[in-house]
Amino acid sequence: MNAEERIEKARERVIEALSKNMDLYGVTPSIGRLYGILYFNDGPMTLEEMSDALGMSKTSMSTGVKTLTDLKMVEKTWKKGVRKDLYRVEEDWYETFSEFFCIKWRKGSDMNLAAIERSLTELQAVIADEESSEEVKAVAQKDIERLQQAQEYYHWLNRLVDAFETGEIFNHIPRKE
Amino acid sequence: MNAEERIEKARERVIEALSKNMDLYGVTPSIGRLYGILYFNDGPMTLEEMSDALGMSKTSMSTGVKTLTDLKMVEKTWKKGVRKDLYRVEEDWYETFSEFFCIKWRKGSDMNLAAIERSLTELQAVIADEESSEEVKAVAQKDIERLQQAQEYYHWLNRLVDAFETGEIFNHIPRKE
DNA sequence: TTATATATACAGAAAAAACTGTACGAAGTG
DNA sequence: CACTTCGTACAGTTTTTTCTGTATATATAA
Repeated sequence: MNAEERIEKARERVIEALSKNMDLYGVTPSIGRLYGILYFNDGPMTLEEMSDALGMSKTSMSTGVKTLTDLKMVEKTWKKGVRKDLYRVEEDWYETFSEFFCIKWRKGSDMNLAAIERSLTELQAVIADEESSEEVKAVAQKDIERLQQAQEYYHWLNRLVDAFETGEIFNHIPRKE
Repeated sequence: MNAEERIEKARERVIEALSKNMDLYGVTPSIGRLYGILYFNDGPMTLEEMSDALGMSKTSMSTGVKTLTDLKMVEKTWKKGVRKDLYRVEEDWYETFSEFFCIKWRKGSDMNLAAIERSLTELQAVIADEESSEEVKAVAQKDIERLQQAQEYYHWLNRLVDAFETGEIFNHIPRKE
């Protein structure tokens, strides 16, 4: 095996591992490999180059790159004189990690907190209602306690996200040992 | 709308929000709703009760509950005199959160680090090889640098996982404000 | 042990997602 | 302007996943 092939194989191994673990980011192995190709490529790539490299349609590259861009893992760049769109990976993986989980966690947190708050209000109304029986009130009370616990958890999650967004997390868990 | 219905609706809203956000945990909305049902139920449930509550087959409940158990979100319990398997949610969401992400992150980290280490060794061999041209060596060198950066990142991720596993994270981001 | 209840393996049906090729609109060029 | 090139919307196809019903294995009680 010559040197070029050995390098290629070394890349292939890492790309394969990468793409297998990208499901953590909710990304299919195909898109994972796309990311891997972009990761090892010197400089940005066009949709056509990706298409050639992976043997997949340009349409798939377009949607794949869109997914990765939405996840802030890839960004569009621009080079003078080049008409085609160019894309490159966000090289800072700490940033990629934070961006991804912050977006997801914050979204989940917001949605669930909103639902919880509305439901808490309603349950409190049930308890305040003169017509509610004692049994019903007890059920409502139990749900309220459950939801308050959940609320506390989501507030914690929000603070965790804050720590990632501000970079404060790196004071606690430093980048280098 | 009577009180029971209002409570039911309050639960429904939260379950819906929960299940929509469970894709973060790589779980389908169906299984998310199953989790929600278990979450609000007082005491553990049998497969049959889940089946009735969701209007889905018992087979689906069996596989769904297995998924949730693997994720440590649900656990099997036992009650004297009850022959059926009983399941209940892990109530501590901090624990659920940590368990899930630690398992996933650690797995990804291990796999990728293993691939990276093997490839690094190979690339170093390419550089050491007398027969390699200067251009090839430069490419290998560039890849080595990339992989070393990745390695550093994964070491950080491992330390982050450690902080969750030991509970040290709660010293930095306390559960209550 | 037998009778009975319970959970899961498996095959097939239904639903969802991934992927492709074509077509069309937008953007750049002469 | 006309002409070319590029990216993506869309429809259709293939692949994968989800879900169900049946059949079988396992466990419990008498």
